[in-house]
Amino acid sequence: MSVTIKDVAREAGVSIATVSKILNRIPGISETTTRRVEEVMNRLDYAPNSRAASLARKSSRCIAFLAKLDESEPYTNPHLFDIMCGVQEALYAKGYSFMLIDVLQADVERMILSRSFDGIIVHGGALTKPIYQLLIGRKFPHIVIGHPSGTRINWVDTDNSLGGRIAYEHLLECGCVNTAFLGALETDDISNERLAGFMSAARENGYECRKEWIVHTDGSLQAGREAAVSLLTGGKRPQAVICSSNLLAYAFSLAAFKLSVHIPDDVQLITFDRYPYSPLIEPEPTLVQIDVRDMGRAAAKQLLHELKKPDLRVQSFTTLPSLIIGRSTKILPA
Amino acid sequence: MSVTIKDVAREAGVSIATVSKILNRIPGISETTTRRVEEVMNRLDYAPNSRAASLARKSSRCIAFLAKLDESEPYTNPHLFDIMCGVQEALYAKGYSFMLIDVLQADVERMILSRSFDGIIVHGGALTKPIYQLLIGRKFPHIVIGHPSGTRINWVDTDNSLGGRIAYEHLLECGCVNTAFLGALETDDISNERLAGFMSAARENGYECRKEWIVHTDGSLQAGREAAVSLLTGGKRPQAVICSSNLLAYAFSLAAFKLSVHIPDDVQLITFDRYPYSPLIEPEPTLVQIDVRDMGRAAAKQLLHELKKPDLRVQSFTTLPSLIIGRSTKILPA
DNA sequence: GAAATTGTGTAAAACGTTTTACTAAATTTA
DNA sequence: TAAATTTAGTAAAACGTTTTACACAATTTC
Repeated sequence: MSVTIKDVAREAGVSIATVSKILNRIPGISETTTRRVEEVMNRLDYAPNSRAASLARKSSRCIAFLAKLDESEPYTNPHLFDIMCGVQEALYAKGYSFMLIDVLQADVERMILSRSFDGIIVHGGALTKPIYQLLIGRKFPHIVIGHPSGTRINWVDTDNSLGGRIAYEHLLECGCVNTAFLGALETDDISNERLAGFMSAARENGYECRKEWIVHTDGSLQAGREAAVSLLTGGKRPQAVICSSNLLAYAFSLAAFKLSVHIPDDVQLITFDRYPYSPLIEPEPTLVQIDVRDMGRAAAKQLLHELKKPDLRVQSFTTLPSLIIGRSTKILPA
Repeated sequence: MSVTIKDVAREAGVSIATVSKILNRIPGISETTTRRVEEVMNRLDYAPNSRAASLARKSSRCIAFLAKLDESEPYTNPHLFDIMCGVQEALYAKGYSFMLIDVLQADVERMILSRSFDGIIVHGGALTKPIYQLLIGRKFPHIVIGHPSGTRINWVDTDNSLGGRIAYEHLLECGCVNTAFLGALETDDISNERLAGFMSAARENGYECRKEWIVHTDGSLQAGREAAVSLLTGGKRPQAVICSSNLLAYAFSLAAFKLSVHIPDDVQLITFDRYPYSPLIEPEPTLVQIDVRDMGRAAAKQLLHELKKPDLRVQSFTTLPSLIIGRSTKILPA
């Protein structure tokens, strides 16, 4: 059939242990033997059988990524794919493979028992209570992407609060003192963290945001437009608005256009995330960018690290958002 | 450590062969023995070690999905994630796992040699020449999603030409005889197939589309708007327009709004695909829906089928688009 | 009633690695 | 120079299944 370690050993006139040691870069084999064996491996087009290696080594070098893959997900959470790419990239770079599983479908417990993978990366949206208990109960190596409130579990997330602060501080540089916040539901953690960051930065600068300028919506286009209209027409108009999602920013830009309110001359706009809707916003918006791909990479690295030297403490950390300046804000000349 | 088939066999007072046969539903074991063994398996929380099973069975029950995962991809091809979900779903349902790999990163040949997976599903955008030659040369089980022109390889794709026909025929029902086509680059296969389907359906109905009503753009928002403006203002105005992507349809709807051309009263609009931009189009557009998730499922099923009974012939087939009627077209009263 | 068949189950050989414990030769140390 | 150490490599035992060939009893056939 296909060429095995035995064939290589025979052809090179050494034992299979020697070949294995060369494959795994285990010291103790001379330079000359190594070269001879490697030549044979190349000549025979040999690659070690990963299934056999997995069994012998008691590790599949495979990490599962658990997410909610139902129909609605790709567009309600456009970052999911990008996160996966980051995870995949970092895993491959370390010799691990990436297995995708669906929390709605998979019997995760059985997969853990059957040792299908060495660890699991859970997308926040897929962290159900049974999954949480399973990981904690079995002490199975894991990391969650997205901060799961009220749990003691390893996680990585972006610093949304810092994002809110960055947005506010940029607007200050643009001369905006009176800033509004257009957010999602009051139960939306991400939106709330961004708001909290903005508020605390504002407070440090001696500014208290008016109550009526903090607007919660259901995050939809329609609700965003309505909220934008009332922000722009009701009483005093804010100098700037921070939108907690790029759909809301898009909604805001539409409303502004219809009301002939010019961005950035009449009101400045800053939003979060580039995709999917920022490319449609006119003018090209200034935004706080969350590098979710990098977050995926960070999660993967952390999990592999944990696999190498297990640590009983709960590990968690954040990645940093960055500011991308577009034309919806205008820095004051110095 | 963890419980193995030996533990189950000992506890149940049978041989490991018996347990294995029960696990794999191989006939020849009595009802009573089966029940006894299954009770023990449950009691001990046993799940067969998938790594050992893979080795013994010479099959990993794992399929690779090969795609181009660079930064630009998720939004230039918003379907990729959805396709993956479909593939994952169908694979899991048949007891296979889903491994994601990146064509820009992975050494696919080495992975094949090391028998990391039993077959591969290639996203059209990742079918490079080396990959093509590798799969054909090694006769490795595969299927490509998206019709790769000029190759002899197994593939599944949606019937874009039929999509163009469906769009045209719907517009006929809406009383539109003079229909324009707003497409992407002349080198874009998908756009061209949709155009060809439209044209041939039109011809069958005795209508030849004016040359100036077939517009090729680079597919961008800006180009779409410009093309839309010239369609709407230059000479005779078409009764309807078919847009080959939902970004172009969005561009068209913006242009129409700015020119105070009302959809569907002044011009009717039909587009392809729902995401990501259709939800932003006003009014809610009539569209030809490509169920890409289903295409993923179909690809997975076909590959597993091929794995069971290899067939030397090249296999290829299409999935059907469907029409979703919105408010950008208006069926004539009967 | 002997021979053939059927129904249940087993022993043991794969599968192709990794890893442990060991050996023999070469080198260093005392 | 004998003893200790280092270097380079090996033999064989895992790893936990699947699968093949076979055994033995119970049943059926002639």
